[in-house]
Amino acid sequence: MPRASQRPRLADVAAHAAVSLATASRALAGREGVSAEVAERIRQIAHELGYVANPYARTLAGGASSTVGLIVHQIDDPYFAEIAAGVIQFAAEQGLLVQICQSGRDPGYELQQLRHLIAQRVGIVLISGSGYDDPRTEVAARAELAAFQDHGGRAAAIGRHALGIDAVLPDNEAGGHALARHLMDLGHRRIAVAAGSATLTTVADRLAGVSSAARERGRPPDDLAVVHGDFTRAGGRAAAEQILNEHPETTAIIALNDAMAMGVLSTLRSRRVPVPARMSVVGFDDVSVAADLAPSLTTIRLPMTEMGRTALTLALKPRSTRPRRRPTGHLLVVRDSTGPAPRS
Amino acid sequence: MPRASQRPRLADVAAHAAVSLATASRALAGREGVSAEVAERIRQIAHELGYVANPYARTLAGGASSTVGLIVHQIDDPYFAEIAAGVIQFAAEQGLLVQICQSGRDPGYELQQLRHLIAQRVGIVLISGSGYDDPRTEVAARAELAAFQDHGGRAAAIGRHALGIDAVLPDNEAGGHALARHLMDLGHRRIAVAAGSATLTTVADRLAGVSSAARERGRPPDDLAVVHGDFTRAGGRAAAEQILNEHPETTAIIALNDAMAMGVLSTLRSRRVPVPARMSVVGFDDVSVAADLAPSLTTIRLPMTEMGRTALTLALKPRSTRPRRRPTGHLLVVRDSTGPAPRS
DNA sequence: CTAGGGTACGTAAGCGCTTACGTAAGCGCT
DNA sequence: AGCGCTTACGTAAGCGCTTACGTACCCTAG
Repeated sequence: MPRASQRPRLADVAAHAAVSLATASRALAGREGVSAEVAERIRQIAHELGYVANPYARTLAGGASSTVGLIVHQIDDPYFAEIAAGVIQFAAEQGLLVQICQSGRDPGYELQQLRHLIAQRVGIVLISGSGYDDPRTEVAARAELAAFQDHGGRAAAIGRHALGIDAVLPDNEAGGHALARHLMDLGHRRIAVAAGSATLTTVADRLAGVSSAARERGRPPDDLAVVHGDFTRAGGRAAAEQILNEHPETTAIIALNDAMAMGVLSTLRSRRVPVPARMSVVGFDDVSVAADLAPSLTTIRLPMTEMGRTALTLALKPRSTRPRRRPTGHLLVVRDSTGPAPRS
Repeated sequence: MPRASQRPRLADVAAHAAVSLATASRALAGREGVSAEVAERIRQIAHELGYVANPYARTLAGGASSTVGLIVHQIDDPYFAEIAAGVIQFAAEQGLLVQICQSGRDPGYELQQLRHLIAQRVGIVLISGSGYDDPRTEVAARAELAAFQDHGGRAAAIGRHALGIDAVLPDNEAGGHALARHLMDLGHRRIAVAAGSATLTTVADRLAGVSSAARERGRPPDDLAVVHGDFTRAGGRAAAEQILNEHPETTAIIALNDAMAMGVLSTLRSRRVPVPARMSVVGFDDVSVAADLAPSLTTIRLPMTEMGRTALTLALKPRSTRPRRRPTGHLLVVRDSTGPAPRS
């Protein structure tokens, strides 16, 4: 069989430079044991030839794999898309390629995707999205990642903890707290929460912040009507319906992410509930469309793109003995979807 | 150096089955030359051992690369995110992994990303996004793809032609035509177009459809105020400002994609122009948020997710002598952002 | 002047697969 | 019985790299 590719190989570079394969390899890898002039000459020739190392051969021979695997819930969810954009952009700067998997918000399938990525020998695994309140899969994922790291793999999480790996973590609790406070400052007393699936740790954390803010103001916990749906626009629409039907006294809705907030706004519009005159609405994440909605959405800004970059940065660093946690700033962004509580 | 990974290798499978490497390889690849019972036994053992072929070794040895490279403009643009979702989902079903690159709407950088993907030896290249009206880079990209295919690579385009490869193509002209017709049917006479960058072929095609519809109704071409921006929400906002300032008589705005339409709506809202009472607005693509906007957006629906799947399907098929073109359906979706022209 | 050590390179052994080619056994045919 | 053909498998040569180890050579110290 003829050579499949006509691309120059390392052997071609070595031949042109009249050195051995080993020397050429060392020079291009920037390893020592090659004199400066020779190394420079080899690099020059490689460049002229348009030589690019074959990543398959490189990895097979024991070099580090240059691909990073990224697991998201759904790539067409803006929250994840913005994270992915950050990862991809930074990876491109580092000469790395990003492989994306969708878990579809299913812990079992996510675990399967994780195993698949590892079986495909990616060098770095980045896992985003909320953790699941499902000991079985979380423990299995933890074990999988631990074994992966023991064999030299690197991993980091984005917005989820408890995986035993480095993590970039927004302060979900503080964010929830800030939202509730903002609404109470506006005089709202009857607040409902459109929460995502109860099995997500992110939901629990954000909810905890909301509750603690309520407690600080000395409200009984049942002031807070919590409706669980899922973290999608459809979930937000359904949650809003339920809130309007079962808790008609509500004057403000806290959606625990922006997608749900959009669904909430959609339902309020079709039900002709003026926002914020009769109902205030807040979201969480500040996906980029949030500012362009009608009304524009009051929400907690998370730097998703930067979180993606940071996660990859963490994973690229030498592994530390214990998992690092890199906190992420958050910011209450007040826009047009919130206003004073109506006097009824 | 010890073996880097503790994963079972083909040799382990072969040993357990008491056959040679070659036989094991053939059995797992489903190639002939192995008796049915032996093949079944080998597959059984491989499964028990949890054997997964090392893709680096497999590809290096001449097997087909199992990764597909996908080039998008921006992954956090919903149009591309939905395409990517389709590609990733279908790829997962096929046991393939998807590597994503962002070109950032820059033809030069896109070419660079394409070369990078090919240098990384992906087996399949999928390239989405509009083509550029830039002969230099388009010709180079064409050549790169031709060479890639000649060496056994497979490629397909999504929403762009003229690359000499298989393509999934929406009928941009017909879509533009339908939008313009819809508005004229509503009595609009002064229509402005918020167009993306003039160097994009997609823009030219959609615009051509709009113009032809206008001509059919016997309108002078300068009825149509065309403002070029870029295919983003910010671009839409700017375009709307310009239209309001320079063409105050306008009663309807055709944004050539949904992102721009969102920007247009945003500007109209802040300028307190009621939609659709004083101004109708239409978009193009029907990204999933379009239905949840206020007002919900009249637009042309393109099946982005399906387009992603179809493109990969095309690329997986044996190459045909001449590039195939797979048309995509489109549909005018009338929602609340369009209404009868105001009588002024 | 020689032993010892460092530097700069070459040699060659893999990494885990695929596949061309070789071989032995079984079959039908004359 | 002997021939050739097919079938089922084994042998071994790579694919294009990395890297452990070997080997010249030069420099310094005793």
